Amino acid sequence: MVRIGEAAQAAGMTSKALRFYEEHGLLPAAKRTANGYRDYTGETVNRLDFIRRGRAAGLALAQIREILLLRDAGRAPCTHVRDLLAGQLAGLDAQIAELVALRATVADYHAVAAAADPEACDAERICSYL
Amino acid sequence: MVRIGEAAQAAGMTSKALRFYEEHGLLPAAKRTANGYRDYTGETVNRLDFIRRGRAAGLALAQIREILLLRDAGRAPCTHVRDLLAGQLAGLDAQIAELVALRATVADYHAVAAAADPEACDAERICSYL
DNA sequence: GAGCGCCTTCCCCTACAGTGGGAGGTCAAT
DNA sequence: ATTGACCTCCCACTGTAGGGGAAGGCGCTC
Repeated sequence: MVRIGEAAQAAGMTSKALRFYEEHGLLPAAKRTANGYRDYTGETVNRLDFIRRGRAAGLALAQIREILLLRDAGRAPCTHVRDLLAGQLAGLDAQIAELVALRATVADYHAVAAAADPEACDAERICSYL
Repeated sequence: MVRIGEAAQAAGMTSKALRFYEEHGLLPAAKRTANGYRDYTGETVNRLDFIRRGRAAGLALAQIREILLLRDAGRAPCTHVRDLLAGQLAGLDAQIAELVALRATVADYHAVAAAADPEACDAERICSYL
């Protein structure tokens, strides 16, 4: 028996977050013990780790939910699921490309800022490198 | 006399956004004409451009406000901006790394789905969420 | 003098990802 | 038997970056 606080702590989250994830379809409705407490398994903790990693990468919960639902279905062979996962991969690639482009822009700003003479920076005008 | 709509259009924003920026300390309270309309100067449009570029670099309004307040206080914000950009860059690098790792995980799911036998597809289990 | 387009303030609404707190139930230990 | 930790549900609230639309004022034109 793994209670909600225990599962939350194992995943580095709060109980509130787990209830929120269940409510929003990222976690299946947990089994309940006789007294109504949620009872989790080790698999749930893996799932929470995946969610945490997705969040850390900046994915929205809706995106993570999509991937998890596909993965849940992906245990069985289904061309439709395969295509949907391929779509998710393409989406992730697009998101990575967007971030890489933003990084290049910010790197340009930063390079100019790093090369600039701090003494030449004039408070009267806005820094020209942003 | 530059009215709010004109200034907004020049900066590629809406009037709502300008009032919001004023309310949140990114723009000083504008001078008013006799009828109470906000009256902006060319300097305001420069400031709006700066805000827009900061947003495009992924800075939060609170960060941009800090930069602008430093400048308004007569202190050259250059080193501060450089540090913010360096932090932004590090954050983007971390986010990209997480996303790339996650992509690899999803690619694994996809490989499993692609390797599975399509004939074994069970309509009761698969894609039931669709 | 009516209409149009812009402006003003005001308040509410959105999505996201939760957090906080209250009322009440449960469980193990003291 | 009572404390403290944990659990249940539910309602409200946070912060971000504004958007929607009402109710009314100003200026110009037809």
